[in-house]
Amino acid sequence: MGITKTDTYTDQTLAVASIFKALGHPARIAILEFLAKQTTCICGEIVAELPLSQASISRHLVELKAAGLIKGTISGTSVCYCINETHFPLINTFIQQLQTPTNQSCCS
Amino acid sequence: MGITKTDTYTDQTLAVASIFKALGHPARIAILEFLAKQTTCICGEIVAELPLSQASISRHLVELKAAGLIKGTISGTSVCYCINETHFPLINTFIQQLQTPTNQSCCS
DNA sequence: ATTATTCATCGTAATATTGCGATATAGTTA
DNA sequence: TAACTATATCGCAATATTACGATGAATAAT
Repeated sequence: MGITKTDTYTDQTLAVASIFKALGHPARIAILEFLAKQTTCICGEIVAELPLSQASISRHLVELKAAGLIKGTISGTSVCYCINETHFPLINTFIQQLQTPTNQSCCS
Repeated sequence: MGITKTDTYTDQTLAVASIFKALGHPARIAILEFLAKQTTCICGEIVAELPLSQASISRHLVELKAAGLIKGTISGTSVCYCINETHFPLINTFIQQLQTPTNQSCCS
């Protein structure tokens, strides 16, 4: 049905999944990689960098912002978008959780 | 168009995005969390654990396997699915890449 | 005030994802 | 061999995502 049964998962599971979902598109990965290289970051520069229209970039930025992966502040005519590291610990913790020693023994 | 311009991104960007994409669904997160708790892991147990049909679980498992996040070996009638840590360093490296000190100064 | 610039939003079309029932496949057991 | 069990795959329907052009909103510049 294309719908996701969000009711029956824990909040933690849903939170982690939504962050990863936001990261699950090459354009958004490229945007983050670009932002990581910059000190000041403006949407226009991203449009020049990526093979997408301004409208599409803007939508991806909205998604990244909604996921809490970037933050943006208006500065004059342009907007300064930057990486928001808030949720990084959540990602790291999740990955670490999967690296339990018990799993090493299986499926070898 | 719902299509993604994969041509113009680097292989690295596409690889990272596809891994995150596979992680971008609560059912798949829940599956991985469940696998992390087990020493031996069989598909049937996952079906009992999650609020999805066997067919849906199987599809998610295929996706996780295609992304290289799990590995499965046939053991008799059932299949042993386990976490594959191969790509974890890629994820960690990506997150670390985003944590450059230069970004701290921006958008504060 | 008008024009330019920059980014956000809307509307639309195309494709992808998700979920399930039904069915297929493969190994086990009687 | 036939029935049983466990997982994979197919086909369909519903929803989500992606992309773009066009347009809107807000600030800056002339």
